[in-house]
Amino acid sequence: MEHESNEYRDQRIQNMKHLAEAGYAPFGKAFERSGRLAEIRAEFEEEKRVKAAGRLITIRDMGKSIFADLRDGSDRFQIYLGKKDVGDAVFAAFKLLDQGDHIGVEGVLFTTRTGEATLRVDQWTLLAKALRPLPEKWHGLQDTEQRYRQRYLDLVANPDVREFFDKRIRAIREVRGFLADLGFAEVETPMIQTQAGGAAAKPFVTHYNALNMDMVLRIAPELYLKRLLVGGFDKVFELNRNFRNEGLSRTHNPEFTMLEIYEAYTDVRGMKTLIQDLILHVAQAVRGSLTVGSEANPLDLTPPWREATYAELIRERMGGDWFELAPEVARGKAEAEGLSLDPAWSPMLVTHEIYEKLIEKTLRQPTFVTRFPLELIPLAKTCEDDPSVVDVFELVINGQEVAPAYTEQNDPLEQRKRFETQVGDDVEKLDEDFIVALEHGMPPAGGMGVGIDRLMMILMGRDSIRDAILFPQLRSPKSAP
RNA sequence: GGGCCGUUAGCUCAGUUGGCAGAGCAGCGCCCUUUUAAGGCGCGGGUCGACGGUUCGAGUCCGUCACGGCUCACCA
Repeated sequence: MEHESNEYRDQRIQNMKHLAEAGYAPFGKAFERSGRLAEIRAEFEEEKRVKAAGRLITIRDMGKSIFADLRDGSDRFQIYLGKKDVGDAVFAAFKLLDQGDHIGVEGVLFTTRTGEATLRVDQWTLLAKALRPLPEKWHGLQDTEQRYRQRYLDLVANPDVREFFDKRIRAIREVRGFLADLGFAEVETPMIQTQAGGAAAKPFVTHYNALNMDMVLRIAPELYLKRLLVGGFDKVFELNRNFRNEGLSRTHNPEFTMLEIYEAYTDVRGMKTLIQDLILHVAQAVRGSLTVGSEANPLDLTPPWREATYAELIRERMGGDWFELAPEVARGKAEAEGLSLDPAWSPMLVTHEIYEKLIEKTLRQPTFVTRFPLELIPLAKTCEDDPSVVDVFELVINGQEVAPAYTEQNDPLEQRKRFETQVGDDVEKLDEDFIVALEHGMPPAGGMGVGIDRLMMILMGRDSIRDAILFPQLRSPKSAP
């Protein structure tokens, strides 16, 4: 709130005014430092003269001497001010500083009696006055709402949060490097589209004034990436945001980061080795181990990963005769398991409900689930030995679907038919331009999508997608306190 | 959207059967030249999420709303 005032803020503004009177401009300019705090620590030498900058996080005032901790994006470092070293005026001005202020300091390095590397300051300058206090030093910031709405405070107060996002940044860089090393080209395709395709989800609708037409934010880049396969990009990927107009939950944010990969002249089996290598590589990079997840809930990613067909998993759970049961008998058995079933559902949808509700969440160790019913997946090719199932896998880890991969459908006539007979509520609208592209000849290809936010949750052992996204969606914007 | 739980000082949290609003950290004042959760003495700080109701009296009981968390539905 703009006009809100409180004791803390008033006192800090007073301190700022007094500092200004003493010649310390409250919002300073660029400050040339010897290096980041981590570099200063790494290159520590007794009596070496250095310049450092950072935010004051704790101040231990002992009368004629002051110890304080400075923090920047790399490390924390202790500084020391002695009244005799700097003189009365400079020392008195330093006492007007508050926790959270950014300062630049210059002095020489030494080691304290207790062995801590410390900078003995002889000059300092104010770089930015903080007019509001930072969260408390012991417990950090716990209020979940404030943590998400004012993520900057969360990042300052809770080191594990900063560490998570550092790991996420690292993981994304590793994904890009890994794919680039294999010869994949990273591309960007439209996020504002005339028609949402490539997945079954409701889009966000927006309006393009210049053309006076409604458009949608993409729900998936798939149909554009396949156009690029037609255009000759035979190893291509996109790592960027998708938007889906659905509810919020522990595992859903309306905008989320998706990696989609397409490779010509291979199929779903090529995707299997690719995703396994990719995830193992990223796990090693961010966790330094193939044991990931949390301490309470560790996951071992050591290959080989289990592979099971959809039908095998169903039979394992519901009995070997499941697919021979009369529809009403099967329905009764599913209801006996506690499922509530829509009367309109076909036996295939009843079976799928069992997969989603009873089976998927029990697959903790990495599992490739293969051979899904044709009706569920319109963009994949059928298996050569059984036209009722498609040649796909869904990689499930910790009960979550991490990566679906397909042997991509490249027959334009079959693709049109499949769009037209797709089951379910969110039938994809027929994208004529996409069919035209296929009619020009798309090479056989394997394709795959990886939800990056969810992959990070699994690797780092977080239960909520809000902890994997810097600024997750919340209900309504509220001004800062 | 439904169900359950939560919202008390800047932050983290107590608050009993309905009977004067509490602690730690942070802040302010004084002391203190190698501290590091610095320490010692003292002081200030509250629309108890919002609105309404019951009651002599409500942080506490009831209703409505807002926001958050979990969960169900939708979905990846």
